[in-house]
Amino acid sequence: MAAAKHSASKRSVSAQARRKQLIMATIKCIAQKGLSAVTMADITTEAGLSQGIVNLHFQSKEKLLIETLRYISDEYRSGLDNIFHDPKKTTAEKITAHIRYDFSRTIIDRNKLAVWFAFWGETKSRPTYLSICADYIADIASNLTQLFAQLKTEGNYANVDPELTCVCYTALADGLWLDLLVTPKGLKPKQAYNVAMHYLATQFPDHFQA
Amino acid sequence: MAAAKHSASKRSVSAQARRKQLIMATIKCIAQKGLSAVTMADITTEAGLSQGIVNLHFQSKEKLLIETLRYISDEYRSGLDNIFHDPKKTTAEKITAHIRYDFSRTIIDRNKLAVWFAFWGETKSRPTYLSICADYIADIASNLTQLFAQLKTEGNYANVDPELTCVCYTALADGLWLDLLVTPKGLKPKQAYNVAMHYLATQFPDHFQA
DNA sequence: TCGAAAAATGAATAACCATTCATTTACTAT
DNA sequence: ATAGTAAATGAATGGTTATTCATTTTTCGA
Repeated sequence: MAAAKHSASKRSVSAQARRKQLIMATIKCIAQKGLSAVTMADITTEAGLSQGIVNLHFQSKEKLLIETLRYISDEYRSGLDNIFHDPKKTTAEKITAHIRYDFSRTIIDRNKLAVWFAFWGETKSRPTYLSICADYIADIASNLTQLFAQLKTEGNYANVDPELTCVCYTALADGLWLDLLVTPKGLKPKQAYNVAMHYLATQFPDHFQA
Repeated sequence: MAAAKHSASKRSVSAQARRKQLIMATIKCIAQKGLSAVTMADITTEAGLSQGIVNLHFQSKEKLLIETLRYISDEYRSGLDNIFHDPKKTTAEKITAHIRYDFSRTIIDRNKLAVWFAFWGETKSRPTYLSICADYIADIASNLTQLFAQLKTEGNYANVDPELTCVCYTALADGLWLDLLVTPKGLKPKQAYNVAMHYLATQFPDHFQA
């Protein structure tokens, strides 16, 4: 599809594309059949490719699963990074953008949520899964805490504890995601966003509306 | 061990005990190896019994898993029921007791949390798992909303939306449980309790302290 | 256009695992 | 005590599935 200047680069792009294609198929299959039931055959069929293809590109099933988790993690992290480093946004705007992002189409896609929670459910027994996310979780928490600290100063919110607010918001978002995954008929994306805003409004009433 | 008056009752108690023994072993094994990797051999070995025992008492692996989820669900629900129907407690005391319970030893046991999230991670692909919990989730939400509504009246909290507060608290608790499971070194039980209290204090400042 | 090298295929393999059931063990009523 | 019944055992079975690799197809420089 995409043209490349030299042969080596074209091949490597193509290999990259194959890997992504397989990762996408994996996300869909985990959502459809569950992490404990997906087979290699499911994934390769979904991708429209042959049986042996995963081992060719990822060596093993386990490595494909790990790369799938990494893909989703990276996607989430990079979206937030763009917001944090946007020089045009004020502190309050960055926080608003963060929350909008947390409940945007890309993030609350139920297939991806299913993958998130499938892996969370296994972290206790497979620390590798956690280690993939540990760094970015710490980064995001650190950035968000910083934003809250700034807004506390800017808005003279004497009683706000930025770290506590960050822990609370993060846990709230996790819980809302779980709700969106398991009871999609109960909680709608917009409501989830409103709940998150409702909490922020309790901390920064002059900047956010419930 | 326990004496029984008649033979039939003794046998039946014994069968019950076997089932519970196997459920306990299942909880431990899911926590240790993950839902996607537990085998019947793991479970029977952990229980110190023979291979065929699960099929004898539960017919199949899937049924044992379902009973395990049901066991944990029932345990959680019955604990909350006792609180809701305690005639000696005021509304505020019931809410406090609910939160204390949510972050008590019994509930935040990491083995049990691992089981919870293992099943949540599979609900999209196995609606049966959700159907086991759906009723009790609705019950608990309804009870909690009612408590919040009562406290709103009793304490003249004009701005509180009981339903919103219930959704927010519930999601927050879910998120904190996830934190307790995956980053036990980061978030301690007492902190998690404090975070939950912090939120409630924003809604009912005259009744709860952050 | 052609040939070498990479990519992809899919049938065969070997490991794993839930379930079965013939046999053994434990219990209880007479 | 003993026969009869229920519970438990664990070796054997059959189905499933990740992985391998000999073969085929595609790509691309010369």
